[in-house]
This record gives sequence, C-alpha cells and structure tokens, in this order.
Amino acid sequence: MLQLQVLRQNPQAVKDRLCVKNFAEPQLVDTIITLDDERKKLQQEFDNNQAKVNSTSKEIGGLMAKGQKEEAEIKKQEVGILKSTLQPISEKLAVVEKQLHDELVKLPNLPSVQVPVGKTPADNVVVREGGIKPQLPAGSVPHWDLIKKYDIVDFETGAKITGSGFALFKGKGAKLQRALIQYFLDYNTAAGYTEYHPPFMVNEASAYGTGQLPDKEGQMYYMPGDKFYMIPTSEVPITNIYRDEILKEENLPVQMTAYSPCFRREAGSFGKDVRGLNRVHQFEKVEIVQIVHPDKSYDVLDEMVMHIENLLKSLELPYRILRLCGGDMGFASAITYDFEVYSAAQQRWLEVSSVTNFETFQSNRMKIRFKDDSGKSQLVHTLNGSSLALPRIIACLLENNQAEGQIRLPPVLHPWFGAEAIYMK
RNA sequence: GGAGAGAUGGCAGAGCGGUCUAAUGCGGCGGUCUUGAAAACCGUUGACUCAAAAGGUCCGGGGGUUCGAAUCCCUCUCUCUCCGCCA
Repeated sequence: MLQLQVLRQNPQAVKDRLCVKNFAEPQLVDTIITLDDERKKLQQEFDNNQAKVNSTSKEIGGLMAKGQKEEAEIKKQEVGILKSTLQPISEKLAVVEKQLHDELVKLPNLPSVQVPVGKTPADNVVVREGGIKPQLPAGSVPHWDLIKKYDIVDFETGAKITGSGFALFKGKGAKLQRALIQYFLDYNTAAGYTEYHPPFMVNEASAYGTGQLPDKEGQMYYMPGDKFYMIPTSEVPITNIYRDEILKEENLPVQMTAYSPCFRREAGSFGKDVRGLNRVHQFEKVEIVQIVHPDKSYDVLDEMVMHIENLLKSLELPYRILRLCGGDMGFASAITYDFEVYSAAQQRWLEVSSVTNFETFQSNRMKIRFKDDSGKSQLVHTLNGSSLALPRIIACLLENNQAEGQIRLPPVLHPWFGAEAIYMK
C-alpha cells in the first residue's frame, strides 16, 4: 500500500511513475486525495464535538459529586443534543474512510527509477548472462521423458492421488529434491540468514499483509472451514513474523530464510510451456527475506542478487539475470530481478528466482517500523528472493546433464549421492 | 470435542462506572555523584491522527448500555489449565 503522504506531496510524480507500470487509472490518485480531504474535514468536525462531549461529561461527574443534581440534569441534556450530531458525522466518516482505503489498495507500488519502461516480457533487460550452455548428445530428451526413463517423478500417480499438476517424486527424484532443499538452506544460513520453518497455511491478515489479498485471491488455495490460505510462498508467513512490530534500529537488517512447499492454483494454463515440472500446483522453494533500513535496501538488493547468482554458479547451470520492465513487474514491487536458467533440451529459459525490493509497500500495510536516532518511527524496507525454486532447477539439472544412460550431478550435490558423478539409474 | 480461566503500555502487573491525561516494579533514556563503572538518588520514557498547537483515537477485534466504560452486557478471535482423542 502506498503512503498517502507520498501521494499528497507530489501527485503528478506518482501518476507518472504509475504510468511506467502501465497502470490504467492514474486519475485514481486525485480521487484518493479528494477523499482524504473530505476525511480530514469530517474528522476535525467529529473531534471538536467529541471534545465538548468529553469536557461536559466531566463537569457532570463533578456536579454529581457535589450533589447538584439539577445542574447535572441540564448538562446531560446538552450532551444528548451534541451526541445526536455526532452520530451522522461518524457514519459519514466511516464511509469515507472505507472508500479511501478501498481505492488506496488498488494502487500498485511505484517502480523505482532504475525500472525500464515496457509492456511485456520482451521489454525486460538482460543484465548479465553466465555459465555455459551445454552441447547435448544425440537422442537427448526433455525432462518429462527423463523422469519416466529413470522413474523419479510420476505425474500420472500424482493426478490419481490429487489432480493434474501434482507431482509424485520417487526414489532418487525425491532424494534430489531433499538434497537441494538442504543445500540451499545451508548456503543461506552460511551467509547469515536465520532459518525458519513456518506454518504452511496463513490467516487472512497475513495474506493481506504481503499483498496476496485482495490482488491474488484466486491464485491461492483456500480452506473455508477455517478461513486459512495455503501459502503461495514462504514469503507470506516469514514476512508476517514482524507484522505490527517496531524494531530497534540496531536489530536491522533482519535476514531470514525458509523452505516451504508453495501452493498455486494457476488456473487456466496448459500446453508445452507448462509441461512436466515447468509449472505445477505444489512446488518446493527456499526463500530469503530481509527487513532493512530504508537507506540500505538497494545495496541489500545487489547483495541478494549476487548471493543467488553465486548459488546458480555452484550448480553449474547456464543462467541470465533480467531486470523486469514496468509492465512485467508484480503489483507490490518497486524493482524486480528475475533469474532464469537455460533448459538445453527444451531450448528455452526458465524462471527460477525473482528478487524484489518492495521498499515500504509491504511494511506500510504490515506496519513494520523501526525507531530512528531521533526516536521517530519509520517504515522499514522489505525484500525477498527465491534461493531457489526447485522444479525448474531439477528440470535443468536433468536435461543439461544427461548422458548415455546416466545423469551427472554437479559436485555440490555429491555429499548426498556419493563421490561418483553418475546417478539416477 | 468437553469444562474452566484469561487478553491492560518493551516486559511484568494493578485497576471492578466519574482527576485513568492507566498505579507500581523491571527495562530504556538523561542527569547528579565517580578517574571510569556499579550502586544510590533525581528526572524522563507508548502508538496513531492533524503542518503544528489545542484537540481526538487506542486497555485483543466488533457491537451495545450510560451524560460518562479498561471497568457492565452481547459477540468474535486468540491464549492458558484440566479432560478426551491423536502422530
């Protein structure tokens, strides 16, 4: 949620930034400011009357104590009249406040100045590429064939148990997944992140806090009996740890990492792009989240990009880093870098991580603040990134490392699979 | 699932209709004393809103009673204790 103060200070600048995100209704900014003016007027009127009610009520207390009942009765009548004027004002105020809030949450975050202008993924800017695209041997196949050949992921049985888009990992496939989760978590904690294992369902307040509600309601699985949402990413429970908290400045930055399964409905997609592990309803992911001083968030963003880049290097996968254009960024993002790995058998790039600086967009909703030197409360900046999402990493590891009757895993995974680099028989 | 108790400022904890602009303690901050520190003493110390002052709001959330609610009533949520069930 954007800060009203920012809109009021420079409405035109806000509208200009919204246009970079291809936001369709920049005039909403003016509507919001008008509503806020009205709110202020009503609030003042209400406060003035309330002050009179309060002071007169105190007088009544004094009169009653002295036994001056008749004077007290007169005052009671006065208060009665004042209160009857208070009622309609507070009703109007409630309506205006709700309208104001409802409109304000429709505004996406403002893109930072570094964000390239553009409408579609084609307008994203490639920042860096790394690794070497492998030359696959003749007869190489995509991962959806490999998983059958080696019997390590079974989609048919997954569909039998639950439904289409749910994978059943088996044998060395299940072990590879477990190994990657552990490797990623250890890599993150070694860099100073504290490991968490959160609940995999959240309540409405948490889903709202990180911006999943009301924007992405249909994307989440929902349990109406308990009003819980299955988490679409551990970002939701992890960032909400600090909801409604005021941190001490010396406790910043807060660095957290968590593994969780992620549940996404992703209704309506089909075809080659979503085949096999390319898109599933439940996938495993290790996430990193940071809560930082507003002056530091862009330095931290660069650090996080480096951190994830080095992790990809260690897996020996060809990768590239994209700076997303305004039109391709998420609702809550001020700037996002996407990481993609090259799937040699599918001959396409697959997104495996997304690193975002939300600036104050999440912290304003969640009221995550810190006390600065002068004792003032300020909103923190929040950032997160995947390190990493597993299915497409697995797809690429399988495809890019396939050889005659075997798949060679990179050395960092040898602790789980033995010294020999030949696995998946 | 059944029965009971409870939710108050960073923490602990009083408060049972009218100086509650919430006692007290701990913690934090400032000062006196000290070479420095500790101790002791003195002072100070919540959030939000309004450009600011005045004012207003906030004692788990929502609603009600009353001239007046932390305090009484209703309701929801959560926590704890005991019993039951259970990996």
